Amino acid sequence: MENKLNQQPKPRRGRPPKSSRDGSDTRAMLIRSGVAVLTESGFATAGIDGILKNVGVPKGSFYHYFKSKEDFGHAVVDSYAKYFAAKLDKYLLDDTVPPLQRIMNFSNDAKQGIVKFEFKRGCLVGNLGQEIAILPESYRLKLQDIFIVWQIKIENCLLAAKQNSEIKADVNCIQLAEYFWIGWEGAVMRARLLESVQPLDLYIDTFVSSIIAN
Amino acid sequence: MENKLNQQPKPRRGRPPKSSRDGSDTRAMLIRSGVAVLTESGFATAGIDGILKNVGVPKGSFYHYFKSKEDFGHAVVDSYAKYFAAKLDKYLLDDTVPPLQRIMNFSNDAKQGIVKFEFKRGCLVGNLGQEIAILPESYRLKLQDIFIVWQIKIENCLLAAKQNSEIKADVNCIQLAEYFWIGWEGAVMRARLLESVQPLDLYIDTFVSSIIAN
DNA sequence: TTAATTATAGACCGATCGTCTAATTAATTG
DNA sequence: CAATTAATTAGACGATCGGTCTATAATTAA
Repeated sequence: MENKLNQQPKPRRGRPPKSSRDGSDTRAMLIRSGVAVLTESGFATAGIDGILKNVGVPKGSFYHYFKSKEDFGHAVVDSYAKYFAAKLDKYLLDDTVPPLQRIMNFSNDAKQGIVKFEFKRGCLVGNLGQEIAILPESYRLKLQDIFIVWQIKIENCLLAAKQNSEIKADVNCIQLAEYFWIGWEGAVMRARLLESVQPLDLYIDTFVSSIIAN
Repeated sequence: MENKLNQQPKPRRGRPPKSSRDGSDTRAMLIRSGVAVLTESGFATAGIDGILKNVGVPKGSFYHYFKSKEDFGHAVVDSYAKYFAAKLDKYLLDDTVPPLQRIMNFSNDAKQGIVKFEFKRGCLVGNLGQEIAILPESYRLKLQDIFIVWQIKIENCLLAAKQNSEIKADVNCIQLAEYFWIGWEGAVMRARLLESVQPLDLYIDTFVSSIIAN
């Protein structure tokens, strides 16, 4: 009776599975192209062909690496969430800077990104959230979870600001962190509409000055 | 030399326009269906066929009343903006109620609407704003103008609240009115994502309590 | 009636959508 | 080398899209 947990005593014939051999470059390229396209256009209107053309990969390869467009979208969102969480940590955990200033620094970085792409790209999570009614149901929980992660990072920063007496002692940091991201997505949308970072400035300034200690 | 302002001395030959003949206006039905569909799905992913099916109108009629989908979209947005402005006036100009309470009343009305449609429909202007990068350029100015109209209505209400000493004397009502709509759109988006009005409650409560006089 | 105009009806087109199957290429063993 | 197996590519496929088109029904003046 064979034990499946034992590795094969003799190597199998034929080409070995990929995992041991390749960094899977094509797949990563597709995801990067997907982030770019979906950040600009959302999920539903994004075409596979456009995503492929950006990186010169034929269509047949797409359905080798992803079993469906929906599956691909999840990989794109995961990649974006990972990238964004790292960016948040970079600024919000920077203890060489006062907590409130960290939030401003994050905002400035985001502003630069929006300008860099000429207001054509927004927040991927915001884009998909807006079209949630026509998205596969599998996206809802995922987007909710991402906002929770972001929210906790801001919450911790606000708590640090409170401990630092930068902000009023009576603010509810949990609620305020949720409020922050609610408004942030609106500000990104408006900035794209106006093709100006002014809404982002207005948003951050108003948000911060509504909580600073006097 | 004929004066264009003079009506035709003799009635024109042929079938007269429908408006003078029939109460059930096909064009209006198409627009109403368009509001429903675009409020749920946005512009790009909305199909003409789906809009027609809702009201049992054949495709041939669509391109009789509208010269293109883009043209139709403008009519839909105009209709929505008119409807929404009337709703805002209904609440924000109600001088039987203190100014800040008027804003809360508007918010409650909006909340009911979102619940009524089971979180499937959002704000048409917000939906189209999110996809502005892939929309015909003609939409950008139109959406911007609509936000300006809404903003002025809130601004006037905030000014009344200030005069009433409901809110702090040092608030910038213009900036705050813009800030209000920036965050509002984010709150609507999040409510649809969570399928809960909690984000709208959180948003309004936090906004109001950040400006009330102490 | 006939002429003129509005409105309905839906077939049709090229483009594009997501998906799938077959063929090719690459990697490994005997 | 040949055989075998997996990875990847290539493009066909049917469905659907927005948009156009021609035909015809409906309505009214002449």
